[in-house]
Amino acid sequence: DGSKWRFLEHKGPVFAPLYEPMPDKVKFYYDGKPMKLSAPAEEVATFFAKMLDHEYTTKDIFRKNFFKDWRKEMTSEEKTKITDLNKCNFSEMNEYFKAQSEARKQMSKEEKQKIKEENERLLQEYGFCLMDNHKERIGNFRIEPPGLFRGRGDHPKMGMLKRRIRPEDIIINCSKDSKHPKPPPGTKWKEVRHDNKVTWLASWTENIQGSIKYIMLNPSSRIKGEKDWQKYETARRLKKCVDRIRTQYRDDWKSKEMRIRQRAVALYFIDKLALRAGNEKEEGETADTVGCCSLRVEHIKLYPKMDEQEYVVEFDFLGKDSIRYYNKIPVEKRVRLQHLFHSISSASPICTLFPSFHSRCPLQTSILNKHLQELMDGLTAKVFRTYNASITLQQQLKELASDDSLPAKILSYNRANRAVAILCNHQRAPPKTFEKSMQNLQTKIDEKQNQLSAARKQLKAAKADHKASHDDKSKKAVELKRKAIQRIEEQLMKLQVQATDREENKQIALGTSKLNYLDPRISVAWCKKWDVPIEKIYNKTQREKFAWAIDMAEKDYEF
DNA sequence: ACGTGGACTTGGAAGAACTTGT
DNA sequence: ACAAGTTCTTCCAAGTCCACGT
Repeated sequence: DGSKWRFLEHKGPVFAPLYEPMPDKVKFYYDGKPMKLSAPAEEVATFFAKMLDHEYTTKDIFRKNFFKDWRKEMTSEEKTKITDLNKCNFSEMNEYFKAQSEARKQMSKEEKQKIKEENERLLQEYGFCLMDNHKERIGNFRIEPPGLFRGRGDHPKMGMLKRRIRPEDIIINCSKDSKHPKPPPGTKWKEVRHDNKVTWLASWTENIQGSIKYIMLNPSSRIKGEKDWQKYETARRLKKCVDRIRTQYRDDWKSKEMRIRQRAVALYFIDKLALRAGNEKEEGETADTVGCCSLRVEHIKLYPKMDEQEYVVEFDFLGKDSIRYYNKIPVEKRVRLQHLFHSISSASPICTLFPSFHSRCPLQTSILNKHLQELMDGLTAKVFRTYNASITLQQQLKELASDDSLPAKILSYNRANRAVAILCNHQRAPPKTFEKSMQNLQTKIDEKQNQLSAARKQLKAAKADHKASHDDKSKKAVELKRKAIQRIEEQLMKLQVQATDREENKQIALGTSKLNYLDPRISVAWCKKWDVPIEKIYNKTQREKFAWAIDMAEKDYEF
C-alpha cells in the first residue's frame, strides 16, 4: 500500500558545532592593515581561508559569489571598508588552520583515543533508529555544517555561502506513538510529522538550489536493501525481454514518424553506450552537463568513413559531475539514420540532438520512460545501465574464470569490474601519488627479480655440490633451494599482478559500479564457485550493504 | 498534458583510519 | 615508533524518476 514502515523512533540529527571565534593573535588584513571582523563576517571569512590552497579560490565565479555572500554577513562599517576581495589577506587564518590540523595529527595516543570514544558515544546515541522492531544504522545523522558551496565543473553557484542549519529549519519524521526527538534546549523543530509513505527521518531545505536534503538510513538497512534487491530483479526481468525490445527499436529506426525514430535512436544509445537518460535542467542554475535526451548537436560528430569503418559517431560531452564522455562508435547499418545525418549537418550546434519538428517539444526523458513502461513493467532508462553493467560482469567473469592462484583470480575479478566501469564511464582523477607508487612497486619487482636469479644461482651451486658429494645433507640443501625459488616466484607474480592491476586502474573508478550497478549475487556466486573469500571482493561496509545477497546466492546463481 | 517539487539513487573527492616497511 | 602509502568512510553534489496539482 506504499507505506514504508509501521513504527519509527529516533533521536533527531546532530547539529554542526558552533562557530569558535579566531584567537586575537590571528589577524585578518585588509589592504595590508589588520582588521578585527565581527563574528558573523569572521566565520564566513574562515570558510574561504580554509580553502586558500584549493584551486577553487582562484576561480572568478567562485570569488565573485563568495564576496557577494560574504558582504551580506558584514556589519555596515565592514561593508563600507571591505570592497575588494583582492585586498583581503586571509593567510594568517589559513596558517592557523593548518597548524591546528598538524596539532591534531601530533596528539598523543590518549587524546586521540578520547576523541574516538566521544565519536563512538555520539554514534551510539544518534546513529541508530528503531524501525519496525529493528535497530537500524542511520546513514547521515549529522547536519551538514555551513561552508562555501563547491559545485563540480563550471558551476555558476560555486563559492556561495551554504548557511547554517538550525532546529527551526528541520522537519522531523517519526511515528506518532514513538518517543519524539527533542530539539536542543530553547529551540523548536520546524515541524514534526508522521508520514510512513516516505523513508526519511529528518529533512531541511538547502539554500543554494532550494532543494531538500534528507537524513535517511544506512545502505545496510532493511529498507535500502529491499529496494536494492528489487532494482536488480527489475534488471533481470529486462534480461528476459531485452531481445524483443532491441528488435523493436531497430524496427523503429525505419518508422515514418520522426518522433518514433528519434526515440528509437535515443534508446539505442542508452542501451549500447549505457548513457544516462538526460533530464532537462534549468539553464544557469547548474553546470552545463547532458545525458542522452539532452545531447546537443555540438556534442556529436559524424564521420561517413573513418579508418576502416563506415559511419562512425563521435561523442564528446560532459556528463554527470562534469565527467567527460568521449567515445567513437561505428553505428549499425540501419541506424545510419537518414534523419540523424540530415538534421545534424544543417542544425545549429546548440540545438538538441533530438528536436521535434512536428510536435512542439524535443524528446524528453518522461516520453522515453513512458514508452519503456509500455514495453515492460517498471522499465525506465536507468534499468538499462543496471542490466548492461550486471550482464557484462557476469559474462566477463565467465570468460576470465581460471584455476589460477588467488591473486590472479582477483585480478580477473577486478578486470571484469573494470570493463563495467569503462562501460559506465566511471572515471577518477589519477591519484596524486600514482607515479610514485608505481615506481615503488617497480623497484620491488626489480628487487624480487634479482633475488630470484640469486636464488637460482644458489640452486645450481647446491646441485653441483650434491652431484659431487651425493650425501643427504646436500640433497636437502637442493630441496630447500627449490622451495625458496618457488616462494620467490610466487611473490614476484603477486607483485606483477598488482602492478598490472594498478596501471590499468589509473583513471578508472571501480567503486560506483560495484556499489550501485553490479548485482552482488553475481560476485557472491563467483566467490563461492572459485573458492575466493568474500572479504577479498567486498570490504566490511560492502558486506553489510550486500548482506542480503551473501545470504541468498549460491554458486550456481545466474543473473 | 505538463510542469514542478519531492524522494530517492548515484557520483567522485576528501578526509580518516589502518597497514606496511624501515 | 613513525612516516608513507593504501584503503575505507564520509561527505554532499548531482543525477533519475514519480506523484501531484493545475
